[in-house]
Amino acid sequence: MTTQRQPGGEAGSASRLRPRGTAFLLAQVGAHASARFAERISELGVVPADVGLLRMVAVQPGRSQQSLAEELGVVPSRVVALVDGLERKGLIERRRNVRDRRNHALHLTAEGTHVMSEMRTLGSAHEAEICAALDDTQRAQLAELLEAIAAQQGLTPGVHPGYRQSPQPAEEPHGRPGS
Amino acid sequence: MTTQRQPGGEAGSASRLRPRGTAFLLAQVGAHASARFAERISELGVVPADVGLLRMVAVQPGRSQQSLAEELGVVPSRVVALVDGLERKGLIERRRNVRDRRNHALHLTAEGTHVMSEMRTLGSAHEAEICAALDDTQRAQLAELLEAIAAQQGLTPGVHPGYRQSPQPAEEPHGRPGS
DNA sequence: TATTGTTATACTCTATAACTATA
DNA sequence: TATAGTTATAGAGTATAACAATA
Repeated sequence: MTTQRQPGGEAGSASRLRPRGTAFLLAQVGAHASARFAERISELGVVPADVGLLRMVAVQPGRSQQSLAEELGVVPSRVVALVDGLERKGLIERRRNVRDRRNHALHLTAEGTHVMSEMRTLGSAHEAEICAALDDTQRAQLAELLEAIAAQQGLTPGVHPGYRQSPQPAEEPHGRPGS
Repeated sequence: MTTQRQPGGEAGSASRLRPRGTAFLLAQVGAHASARFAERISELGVVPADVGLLRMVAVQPGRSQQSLAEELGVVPSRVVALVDGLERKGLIERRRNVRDRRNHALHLTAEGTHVMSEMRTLGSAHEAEICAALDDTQRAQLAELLEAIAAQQGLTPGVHPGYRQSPQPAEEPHGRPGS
Protein backbone atom coordinates (compact mmCIF):
# COMPACT_ATOMS: atom_id res chain seq x y z
CA MET A 1 0.00 0.00 0.00
CA THR A 2 1.26 3.44 0.64
CA THR A 3 4.97 3.74 0.62
CA GLN A 4 5.57 5.95 3.56
CA ARG A 5 8.81 7.83 3.22
CA GLN A 6 10.38 10.73 4.86
CA PRO A 7 9.15 14.08 3.70
CA GLY A 8 11.63 15.82 1.54
CA GLY A 9 12.01 12.69 -0.45
CA GLU A 10 10.69 12.60 -3.93
CA ALA A 11 7.68 14.87 -4.25
CA GLY A 12 4.96 12.40 -5.03
CA SER A 13 3.03 13.01 -8.22
CA ALA A 14 -0.02 10.99 -7.35
CA SER A 15 -1.63 12.26 -4.20
CA ARG A 16 -2.31 8.66 -3.41
CA LEU A 17 1.32 7.88 -2.89
CA ARG A 18 2.28 11.21 -1.48
CA PRO A 19 3.85 10.69 1.91
CA ARG A 20 1.93 12.17 4.79
CA GLY A 21 3.46 15.27 6.20
CA THR A 22 5.12 15.22 9.58
CA ALA A 23 2.47 17.55 10.94
CA PHE A 24 -0.24 15.12 9.95
CA LEU A 25 1.66 12.24 11.49
CA LEU A 26 1.92 14.22 14.70
CA ALA A 27 -1.81 14.86 14.73
CA GLN A 28 -2.60 11.26 13.87
CA VAL A 29 -0.30 9.61 16.37
CA GLY A 30 -1.16 12.19 19.02
CA ALA A 31 -4.88 11.62 18.64
CA HIS A 32 -4.31 7.89 18.85
CA ALA A 33 -2.28 8.27 22.03
CA SER A 34 -5.04 10.44 23.52
CA ALA A 35 -7.73 7.96 22.63
CA ARG A 36 -5.84 5.04 24.11
CA PHE A 37 -5.15 6.98 27.26
CA ALA A 38 -8.82 7.86 27.57
CA GLU A 39 -9.65 4.18 27.26
CA ARG A 40 -7.23 3.25 29.98
CA ILE A 41 -8.29 5.79 32.54
CA SER A 42 -11.95 5.08 31.99
CA GLU A 43 -11.48 2.12 34.29
CA LEU A 44 -10.65 4.61 37.03
CA GLY A 45 -13.91 6.38 36.34
CA VAL A 46 -12.32 9.56 35.04
CA VAL A 47 -12.11 11.26 31.67
CA PRO A 48 -9.05 12.95 30.16
CA ALA A 49 -10.24 16.41 31.13
CA ASP A 50 -10.31 15.32 34.76
CA VAL A 51 -6.69 14.30 34.74
CA GLY A 52 -5.05 17.66 34.25
CA LEU A 53 -7.26 19.25 36.83
CA LEU A 54 -6.58 16.49 39.35
CA ARG A 55 -2.87 16.81 38.83
CA MET A 56 -2.90 20.54 39.29
CA VAL A 57 -4.78 20.23 42.53
CA ALA A 58 -2.42 17.48 43.64
CA VAL A 59 0.63 19.59 42.93
CA GLN A 60 -0.81 22.71 44.49
CA PRO A 61 -3.61 21.94 46.93
CA GLY A 62 -5.99 24.69 47.86
CA ARG A 63 -6.06 26.27 44.42
CA SER A 64 -9.11 28.25 43.46
CA GLN A 65 -11.30 27.32 40.54
CA GLN A 66 -10.56 30.67 38.98
CA SER A 67 -6.84 30.02 38.87
CA LEU A 68 -7.42 26.61 37.32
CA ALA A 69 -9.67 28.10 34.69
CA GLU A 70 -7.01 30.59 33.79
CA GLU A 71 -4.18 28.10 33.54
CA LEU A 72 -6.21 25.54 31.63
CA GLY A 73 -7.54 28.20 29.32
CA VAL A 74 -11.22 27.48 29.90
CA VAL A 75 -14.12 29.50 31.22
CA PRO A 76 -14.92 29.25 34.93
CA SER A 77 -18.22 27.51 34.29
CA ARG A 78 -16.35 24.67 32.67
CA VAL A 79 -14.29 24.22 35.82
CA VAL A 80 -17.52 24.09 37.79
CA ALA A 81 -18.71 21.19 35.67
CA LEU A 82 -15.41 19.35 35.98
CA VAL A 83 -15.17 19.87 39.74
CA ASP A 84 -18.81 18.85 40.11
CA GLY A 85 -18.01 15.57 38.43
CA LEU A 86 -14.90 14.95 40.48
CA GLU A 87 -16.67 15.82 43.69
CA ARG A 88 -19.52 13.50 42.83
CA LYS A 89 -16.98 10.76 42.31
CA GLY A 90 -15.45 11.58 45.66
CA LEU A 91 -12.01 12.46 44.30
CA ILE A 92 -11.91 16.11 45.17
CA GLU A 93 -13.50 18.43 47.70
CA ARG A 94 -14.34 22.10 47.88
CA ARG A 95 -13.46 23.92 51.07
CA ARG A 96 -14.58 27.45 51.77
CA ASN A 97 -11.65 29.74 52.19
CA VAL A 98 -11.93 31.30 55.65
CA ARG A 99 -10.31 34.55 54.60
CA ASP A 100 -12.35 35.10 51.47
CA ARG A 101 -15.53 33.13 51.59
CA ARG A 102 -16.24 33.61 47.92
CA ASN A 103 -13.32 31.38 47.20
CA HIS A 104 -13.36 27.59 47.00
CA ALA A 105 -10.08 25.91 47.93
CA LEU A 106 -9.78 22.57 46.16
CA HIS A 107 -8.22 19.50 47.75
CA LEU A 108 -7.88 15.87 46.83
CA THR A 109 -9.66 13.35 48.99
CA ALA A 110 -7.92 10.18 50.12
CA GLU A 111 -9.63 8.43 47.24
CA GLY A 112 -8.46 11.16 44.92
CA THR A 113 -4.88 10.64 46.02
CA HIS A 114 -5.29 6.93 45.47
CA VAL A 115 -6.63 7.46 41.98
CA MET A 116 -3.69 9.72 41.21
CA SER A 117 -1.36 6.94 42.20
CA GLU A 118 -3.22 4.44 40.06
CA MET A 119 -3.02 6.92 37.26
CA ARG A 120 0.74 6.95 37.46
CA THR A 121 0.77 3.20 37.02
CA LEU A 122 -1.55 3.42 34.04
CA GLY A 123 0.59 6.20 32.66
CA SER A 124 3.66 4.02 32.62
CA ALA A 125 1.82 1.22 30.89
CA HIS A 126 0.45 3.71 28.41
CA GLU A 127 3.88 5.10 27.74
CA ALA A 128 5.24 1.61 27.15
CA GLU A 129 2.40 0.76 24.80
CA ILE A 130 2.68 3.86 22.67
CA CYS A 131 6.45 3.70 22.38
CA ALA A 132 6.61 -0.04 21.89
CA ALA A 133 8.10 0.41 18.44
CA LEU A 134 11.09 2.36 19.72
CA ASP A 135 14.18 1.48 21.71
CA ASP A 136 15.44 3.64 24.55
CA THR A 137 17.66 5.79 22.39
CA GLN A 138 14.84 6.46 19.98
CA ARG A 139 12.45 7.33 22.78
CA ALA A 140 14.86 9.89 24.14
CA GLN A 141 15.32 11.26 20.66
CA LEU A 142 11.58 11.53 20.12
CA ALA A 143 11.03 13.25 23.45
CA GLU A 144 13.74 15.74 22.66
CA LEU A 145 12.29 16.59 19.27
CA LEU A 146 8.79 16.94 20.66
CA GLU A 147 9.96 19.14 23.48
CA ALA A 148 11.73 21.39 21.02
CA ILE A 149 8.53 21.78 19.03
CA ALA A 150 6.42 22.30 22.13
CA ALA A 151 8.72 25.02 23.41
CA GLN A 152 8.98 26.79 20.09
CA GLN A 153 5.21 26.67 19.62
CA GLY A 154 4.66 28.18 23.04
CA LEU A 155 2.79 25.25 24.55
CA THR A 156 2.32 25.28 28.29
CA PRO A 157 4.10 22.27 29.81
CA GLY A 158 1.62 19.74 31.07
CA VAL A 159 -1.44 21.44 29.62
CA HIS A 160 -3.22 19.68 26.80
CA PRO A 161 -4.50 22.10 24.14
CA GLY A 162 -7.80 20.27 24.23
CA TYR A 163 -8.70 22.43 27.18
CA ARG A 164 -8.27 25.68 25.34
CA GLN A 165 -11.47 27.38 24.39
CA SER A 166 -11.65 27.55 20.64
CA PRO A 167 -11.70 31.08 19.30
CA GLN A 168 -14.89 31.20 17.29
CA PRO A 169 -14.09 32.39 13.77
CA ALA A 170 -16.56 34.83 12.33
CA GLU A 171 -17.58 32.76 9.34
CA GLU A 172 -17.09 29.07 9.58
CA PRO A 173 -18.27 27.12 12.57
CA HIS A 174 -14.79 25.79 13.28
CA GLY A 175 -14.62 22.51 14.94
CA ARG A 176 -12.29 19.65 14.99
CA PRO A 177 -13.04 16.07 15.60
CA GLY A 178 -10.62 14.05 17.48
CA SER A 179 -7.78 15.67 19.15
CA MET B 1 8.45 32.04 25.46
CA THR B 2 11.10 29.42 25.29
CA THR B 3 10.95 28.42 28.89
CA GLN B 4 7.46 28.01 30.13
CA ARG B 5 6.75 28.33 33.77
CA GLN B 6 5.89 25.06 35.39
CA PRO B 7 2.75 25.20 37.47
CA GLY B 8 3.79 25.19 41.04
CA GLY B 9 7.31 25.74 39.87
CA GLU B 10 9.27 26.17 43.03
CA ALA B 11 6.96 24.15 45.23
CA GLY B 12 5.97 21.43 42.80
CA SER B 13 9.11 19.41 42.97
CA ALA B 14 7.17 16.31 42.08
CA SER B 15 6.18 17.52 38.65
CA ARG B 16 9.60 19.01 38.10
CA LEU B 17 11.36 15.80 38.88
CA ARG B 18 9.47 13.76 36.40
CA PRO B 19 9.43 15.15 32.88
CA ARG B 20 6.25 14.73 30.95
CA GLY B 21 6.02 11.37 29.31
CA THR B 22 6.61 11.02 25.63
CA ALA B 23 3.06 9.82 25.14
CA PHE B 24 1.73 12.99 26.70
CA LEU B 25 4.02 15.11 24.58
CA LEU B 26 2.72 13.33 21.51
CA ALA B 27 -0.87 14.02 22.50
CA GLN B 28 -0.10 17.63 23.35
CA VAL B 29 1.88 18.50 20.26
CA GLY B 30 -0.50 16.50 18.07
CA ALA B 31 -3.54 18.33 19.38
CA HIS B 32 -1.79 21.61 18.86
CA ALA B 33 -0.95 20.71 15.27
CA SER B 34 -4.58 19.72 14.68
CA ALA B 35 -5.89 22.94 16.13
CA ARG B 36 -3.55 25.08 14.05
CA PHE B 37 -4.46 23.16 10.94
CA ALA B 38 -8.15 23.67 11.66
CA GLU B 39 -7.52 27.38 12.02
CA ARG B 40 -5.73 27.53 8.71
CA ILE B 41 -8.27 25.65 6.64
CA SER B 42 -11.15 27.60 8.13
CA GLU B 43 -10.27 30.31 5.65
CA LEU B 44 -11.15 27.83 2.89
CA GLY B 45 -14.51 27.30 4.52
CA VAL B 46 -13.87 23.71 5.50
CA VAL B 47 -13.39 21.86 8.75
CA PRO B 48 -10.86 19.11 9.44
CA ALA B 49 -13.43 16.37 9.01
CA ASP B 50 -14.07 17.61 5.48
CA VAL B 51 -10.46 17.27 4.48
CA GLY B 52 -10.06 13.53 4.68
CA LEU B 53 -13.31 12.98 2.85
CA LEU B 54 -12.40 15.44 0.11
CA ARG B 55 -9.05 13.79 -0.36
CA MET B 56 -10.55 10.34 -0.64
CA VAL B 57 -13.00 11.51 -3.26
CA ALA B 58 -10.21 13.29 -5.10
CA VAL B 59 -8.07 10.18 -5.15
CA GLN B 60 -10.90 7.89 -6.09
CA PRO B 61 -13.78 9.75 -7.74
CA GLY B 62 -17.16 8.08 -7.84
CA ARG B 63 -16.85 6.45 -4.46
CA SER B 64 -20.02 5.60 -2.60
CA GLN B 65 -20.84 7.09 0.76
CA GLN B 66 -20.94 3.62 2.20
CA SER B 67 -17.35 2.91 1.25
CA LEU B 68 -16.21 6.19 2.74
CA ALA B 69 -18.05 5.47 5.96
CA GLU B 70 -16.30 2.15 6.20
CA GLU B 71 -12.81 3.47 5.54
CA LEU B 72 -13.19 6.46 7.84
CA GLY B 73 -14.71 4.32 10.53
CA VAL B 74 -17.89 6.32 10.95
CA VAL B 75 -21.58 5.55 10.60
CA PRO B 76 -23.23 6.25 7.23
CA SER B 77 -25.38 9.00 8.64
CA ARG B 78 -22.26 10.91 9.57
CA VAL B 79 -21.12 10.78 5.95
CA VAL B 80 -24.49 12.14 4.94
CA ALA B 81 -23.93 15.16 7.16
CA LEU B 82 -20.40 15.72 5.88
CA VAL B 83 -21.40 15.36 2.24
CA ASP B 84 -24.39 17.63 2.82
CA GLY B 85 -22.05 20.32 4.06
CA LEU B 86 -19.58 19.89 1.22
CA GLU B 87 -22.37 19.89 -1.35
CA ARG B 88 -23.85 23.04 0.15
CA LYS B 89 -20.44 24.66 -0.16
CA GLY B 90 -20.26 23.54 -3.76
CA LEU B 91 -17.15 21.41 -3.36
CA ILE B 92 -18.61 18.02 -4.07
CA GLU B 93 -21.56 16.58 -5.93
CA ARG B 94 -23.67 13.47 -5.73
CA ARG B 95 -24.41 11.65 -8.93
CA ARG B 96 -26.84 8.79 -9.13
CA ASN B 97 -25.17 5.63 -10.22
CA VAL B 98 -26.90 4.44 -13.39
CA ARG B 99 -26.27 0.81 -12.67
CA ASP B 100 -27.42 0.82 -9.08
CA ARG B 101 -29.65 3.74 -8.42
CA ARG B 102 -29.45 3.33 -4.67
CA ASN B 103 -25.87 4.39 -4.91
CA HIS B 104 -24.52 7.94 -4.87
CA ALA B 105 -21.26 8.41 -6.73
CA LEU B 106 -19.31 11.31 -5.28
CA HIS B 107 -17.24 13.70 -7.36
CA LEU B 108 -15.36 16.92 -6.74
CA THR B 109 -16.66 20.02 -8.47
CA ALA B 110 -14.26 22.41 -10.16
CA GLU B 111 -14.39 24.50 -7.02
CA GLY B 112 -13.66 21.39 -4.96
CA THR B 113 -10.60 20.68 -7.03
CA HIS B 114 -9.49 24.24 -6.56
CA VAL B 115 -9.91 24.03 -2.82
CA MET B 116 -7.88 20.83 -2.77
CA SER B 117 -5.08 22.65 -4.47
CA GLU B 118 -5.28 25.55 -2.02
CA MET B 119 -5.20 22.99 0.74
CA ARG B 120 -1.90 21.67 -0.48
CA THR B 121 -0.42 25.12 -0.22
CA LEU B 122 -1.79 25.58 3.26
CA GLY B 123 -0.46 22.17 4.16
CA SER B 124 3.07 23.15 3.28
CA ALA B 125 2.86 26.32 5.31
CA HIS B 126 1.41 24.35 8.18
CA GLU B 127 4.19 21.82 7.99
CA ALA B 128 6.79 24.58 8.04
CA GLU B 129 5.17 26.26 11.00
CA ILE B 130 4.88 23.15 13.14
CA CYS B 131 8.40 21.99 12.42
CA ALA B 132 9.98 25.43 12.68
CA ALA B 133 12.08 24.33 15.64
CA LEU B 134 13.76 21.53 13.72
CA ASP B 135 16.34 21.39 10.97
CA ASP B 136 16.00 19.07 8.01
CA THR B 137 17.81 16.19 9.65
CA GLN B 138 15.65 16.41 12.72
CA ARG B 139 12.47 16.56 10.66
CA ALA B 140 13.44 13.39 8.86
CA GLN B 141 14.26 11.78 12.17
CA LEU B 142 10.93 12.78 13.66
CA ALA B 143 8.97 11.53 10.68
CA GLU B 144 10.76 8.23 10.86
CA LEU B 145 10.04 7.77 14.55
CA LEU B 146 6.40 8.71 14.11
CA GLU B 147 5.96 6.37 11.20
CA ALA B 148 7.42 3.55 13.22
CA ILE B 149 4.90 4.19 15.98
CA ALA B 150 2.01 4.60 13.57
CA ALA B 151 2.83 1.32 11.86
CA GLN B 152 3.31 -0.61 15.08
CA GLN B 153 0.07 0.78 16.51
CA GLY B 154 -1.83 -0.27 13.42
CA LEU B 155 -2.95 3.17 12.34
CA THR B 156 -4.42 3.49 8.87
CA PRO B 157 -2.16 5.73 6.78
CA GLY B 158 -3.86 9.02 6.10
CA VAL B 159 -6.81 8.45 8.37
CA HIS B 160 -7.05 10.58 11.46
CA PRO B 161 -8.35 8.64 14.47
CA GLY B 162 -10.69 11.52 15.18
CA TYR B 163 -13.03 9.97 12.67
CA ARG B 164 -13.26 6.66 14.37
CA GLN B 165 -16.39 6.16 16.33
CA SER B 166 -15.06 5.46 19.75
CA PRO B 167 -17.29 4.19 22.47
CA GLN B 168 -17.01 7.36 24.46
CA PRO B 169 -18.24 6.61 27.95
CA ALA B 170 -18.19 10.33 28.51
CA GLU B 171 -18.70 11.30 32.10
CA GLU B 172 -18.56 7.71 33.30
CA PRO B 173 -21.87 6.36 34.45
CA HIS B 174 -22.69 7.67 37.86
CA GLY B 175 -23.24 5.25 40.62
CA ARG B 176 -19.67 4.20 40.14
CA PRO B 177 -18.64 3.55 43.71
CA GLY B 178 -15.75 5.93 43.74
CA SER B 179 -15.39 5.50 47.44
C1' DT C 1 -35.40 -9.62 2.04
C1' DA C 2 -30.98 -6.91 1.76
C1' DT C 3 -28.65 -2.64 0.82
C1' DT C 4 -27.80 2.59 0.16
C1' DG C 5 -28.82 6.52 1.72
C1' DT C 6 -31.77 9.70 4.58
C1' DT C 7 -34.36 11.67 8.42
C1' DA C 8 -35.63 12.02 13.24
C1' DT C 9 -33.98 12.05 17.59
C1' DA C 10 -31.26 12.14 21.65
C1' DC C 11 -27.23 12.90 24.21
C1' DT C 12 -22.69 14.96 25.25
C1' DC C 13 -19.66 18.76 25.39
C1' DT C 14 -18.79 23.37 26.18
C1' DA C 15 -19.26 28.41 25.70
C1' DT C 16 -22.17 32.72 26.91
C1' DA C 17 -24.67 35.24 29.91
C1' DA C 18 -27.43 36.08 33.79
C1' DC C 19 -27.43 35.42 38.60
C1' DT C 20 -25.88 34.75 43.93
C1' DA C 21 -22.91 35.52 47.64
C1' DT C 22 -19.50 37.59 49.22
C1' DA C 23 -16.03 41.50 49.42
C1' DT D 1 -18.72 48.23 42.27
C1' DA D 2 -15.85 44.06 41.67
C1' DT D 3 -14.89 39.14 42.17
C1' DA D 4 -15.59 33.77 42.81
C1' DG D 5 -18.53 30.73 41.76
C1' DT D 6 -23.01 28.93 39.97
C1' DT D 7 -27.05 28.12 37.06
C1' DA D 8 -29.57 28.47 32.76
C1' DT D 9 -29.36 28.11 28.15
C1' DA D 10 -28.01 27.37 23.48
C1' DG D 11 -25.32 25.49 19.73
C1' DA D 12 -22.27 22.14 17.51
C1' DG D 13 -21.06 17.38 16.86
C1' DT D 14 -22.20 12.72 16.45
C1' DA D 15 -24.37 8.22 17.37
C1' DT D 16 -28.77 5.22 17.15
C1' DA D 17 -32.70 3.85 15.07
C1' DA D 18 -36.61 4.17 12.10
C1' DC D 19 -37.55 4.91 7.35
C1' DA D 20 -37.61 5.24 1.87
C1' DA D 21 -36.07 3.88 -2.44
C1' DT D 22 -34.02 0.48 -5.05
C1' DA D 23 -32.22 -4.00 -5.87
